[in-house]
Amino acid sequence: MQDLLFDFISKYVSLTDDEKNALLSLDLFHSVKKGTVLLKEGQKSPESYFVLKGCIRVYYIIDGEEKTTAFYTEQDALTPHCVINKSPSDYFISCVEDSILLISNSDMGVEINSKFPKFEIMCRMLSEELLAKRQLDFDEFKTSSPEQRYLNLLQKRPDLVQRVPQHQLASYLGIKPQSLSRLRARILEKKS
Amino acid sequence: MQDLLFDFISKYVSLTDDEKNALLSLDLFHSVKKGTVLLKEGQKSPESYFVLKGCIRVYYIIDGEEKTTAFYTEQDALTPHCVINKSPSDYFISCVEDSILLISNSDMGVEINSKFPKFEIMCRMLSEELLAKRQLDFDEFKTSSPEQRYLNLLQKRPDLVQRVPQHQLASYLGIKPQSLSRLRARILEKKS
DNA sequence: CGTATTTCTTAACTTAAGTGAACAAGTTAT
DNA sequence: ATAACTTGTTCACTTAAGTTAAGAAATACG
Repeated sequence: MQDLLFDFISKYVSLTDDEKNALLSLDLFHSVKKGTVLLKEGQKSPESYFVLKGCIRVYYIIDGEEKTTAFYTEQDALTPHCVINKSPSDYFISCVEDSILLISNSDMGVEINSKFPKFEIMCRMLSEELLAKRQLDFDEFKTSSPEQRYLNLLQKRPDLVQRVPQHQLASYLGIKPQSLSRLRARILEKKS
Repeated sequence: MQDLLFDFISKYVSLTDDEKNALLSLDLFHSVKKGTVLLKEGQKSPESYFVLKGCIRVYYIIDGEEKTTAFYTEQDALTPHCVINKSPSDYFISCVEDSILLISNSDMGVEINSKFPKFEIMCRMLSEELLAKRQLDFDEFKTSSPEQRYLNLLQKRPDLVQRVPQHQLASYLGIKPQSLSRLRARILEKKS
């Protein structure tokens, strides 16, 4: 499990054993049961997450309805808006499956970043990369229809379509569950 | 104009005069005429942009049609995907208005970041902030209808609706120009 | 200046998503 | 084991966006 973390980090910077130990001493690894709510709307949490195994989701409750906007799976990192902004969260985060997560709070981030400039560099590289990627995802979403978005998802994250409930997928695609059902039927129709 | 830059930076870190001069010696300031294309699809450019005055837009050409996905105005920073990724750009960037931009290439970034750790910290903070903000924008887009998105835009960036052509706004809202026209008429209808 | 081009709107028609309801299958809890 | 709840599908109907086309208004350009 630790190797997964260090393999990930090695894509950005190379760590000495001292630095690896400094990381491990922080007690970051946590097992989290399916259904656990990690962050609630209105809360001010200092926690960031990195998914080693499993899946967590971000969702809003709007007019009493759950709207899922993001899924984070293996090797995905998530620093919620409320951590950056020190403002109450607009959304919920919960575990879709039993998961193993790295959970760090912002104090730990500040401490380790000031002790090892290498981490600072890694964080900058990672944020820049994720920002550019997020923008591309957004662009793709804007420029395609719900049906195209679903087909795209089948290509890019086929696992998601399997491991996540359809009604959560639907709002992730910006539509209602009934529309997703219909759209899937339409696609099957076309193939035959 | 320089003050605009330093005011912006001061939100993240405080610079010494030496550091300010190091920045100024880089010859970052550029005037760019309306219509100028800063980046073309397929190009590998190392340039990042910061808008001091004016407006630039990101657009794709899909099936011969322009699809605008982002506008950057005063105090907005843009590092294109191709810079991060060192891969050919999927999109175009052009000037919507005569603009004054800061243009830096990635070599300069690397040099100044290694000379002044403060810049490294600022870049990390800025990327983290932009990433969290972009995610919120994306969430809002997913969870609302085209009409709600337009009304939201009127609230959040009323200037954009004025300074940018409607057909570019339309794809920014994820719809066709005709739909935007109709939607605007519908809103006026409701008000009366 | 006037012509060409771009931009915006309107309209009629088509297609697909939203809505509300019903139902079946699967899951959870008691 | 049964009831309650969750999940996914289907249907009929409504609403809104896509499409194609035409024309008006604004802007750019020779």
